Amino acid sequence: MAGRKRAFDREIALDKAMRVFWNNGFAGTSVSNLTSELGINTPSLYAAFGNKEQLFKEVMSHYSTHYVSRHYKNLIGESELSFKERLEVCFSGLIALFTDGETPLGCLLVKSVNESESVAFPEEASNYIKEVEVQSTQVLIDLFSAEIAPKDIPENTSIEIMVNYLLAVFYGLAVQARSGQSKEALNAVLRYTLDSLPGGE
Amino acid sequence: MAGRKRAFDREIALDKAMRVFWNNGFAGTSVSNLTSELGINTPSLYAAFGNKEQLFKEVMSHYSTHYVSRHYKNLIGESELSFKERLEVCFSGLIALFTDGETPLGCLLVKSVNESESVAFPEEASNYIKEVEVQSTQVLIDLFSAEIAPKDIPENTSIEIMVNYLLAVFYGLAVQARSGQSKEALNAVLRYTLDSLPGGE
DNA sequence: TCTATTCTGTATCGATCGCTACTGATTCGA
DNA sequence: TCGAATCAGTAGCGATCGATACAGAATAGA
Repeated sequence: MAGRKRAFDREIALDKAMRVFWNNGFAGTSVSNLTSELGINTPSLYAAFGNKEQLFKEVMSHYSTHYVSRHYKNLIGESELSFKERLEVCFSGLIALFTDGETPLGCLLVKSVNESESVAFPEEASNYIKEVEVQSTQVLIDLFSAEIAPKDIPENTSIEIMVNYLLAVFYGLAVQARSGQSKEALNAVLRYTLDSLPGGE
Repeated sequence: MAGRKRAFDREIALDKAMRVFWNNGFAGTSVSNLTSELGINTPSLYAAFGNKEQLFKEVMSHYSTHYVSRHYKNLIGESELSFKERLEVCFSGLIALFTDGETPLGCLLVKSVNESESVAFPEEASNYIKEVEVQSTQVLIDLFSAEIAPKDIPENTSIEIMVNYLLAVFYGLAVQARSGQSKEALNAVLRYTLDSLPGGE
């Protein structure tokens, strides 16, 4: 392959772009925001990532793969940990991510859910969000089905409702993280939530 | 007061503007989006509402006053309803608002929390959001303090944590509403949440 | 070494951004 | 009835939007 070598690391640039979108959202991020933060020129950005929409989609995938799924892995397959310990490890890890000053506050995916369905929001990104949502719901349904005895499921409820409930708490924690709540406060809410779940002990 | 009469209803225009921002967010809404939706010209919009930032701030206030606080009123003062019934009426009313096709999906305030702290987001709007957040937290703290006996508060927790927990669920429901979940699914989560709270029965 | 290839950097495209000057129409009070 | 006041509508401001044409620098294979 002949040609001049790229003067920047594509993976590092992608991670920087993720932080810009994470802070400002899709509509709130301009290409010049990106180029100045990445330290590259416009044509280099377009050559490396296509356009703003494609870059955003790749950013979402990068976020899922490198920041979120690592925590969800604790919920999949065999484990020495108990049911609630596994949930605790997964969600407290995500809370740390959402409140850690190393990356922007909150969750890029939750933020993007709120932005999707807007006039200018790329449809492919909406579809990707839906996909991740379905997958994480399924992971939790599998876990709950395996770990919660039918006798422990309250009357008038179901595994699906309980999973939706846990995801609701989780989305709420992401919003509260965005609004500046401390890691400790959010972990306290998480502990209260897990304590109120059936099973384990 | 001499002068030509305004050809549009300011209050109706404000409500229409609210729906545009509710759908697209602050950054995702352009002035031309607004004027075409409101059916008025740019100078009329600026004469009536100042500028985009001031209009947005007024929209948030309009949303709070005319759409949200009506439900929160159920939590304040004396009532014939029980503790959990009051919470049920308040939050199921808000779920109906968030999923009702008559207005955009989700909650404008929760959406705006995710957008705040962005580079272009008006600081005054951020402050207003914080204010509403503090107020609704206080309403719930007052209610919980009055209705939950100290002996019913689980160990290692507090009124503040329980209120944060309930608000987290509520924010999560708003996010799930935005992502298209049905009113029935969200009400099931709400019922599960209230059942797990102490007190009442 | 030479050439095809791929990058960087400048400069700029048409479109849209938020916003306003200006003209003319309308309505009030005198 | 007429002038001051307030509106609607056109037209356009400078700035920025997302995106690209082009020229020169750097790198691989022949």
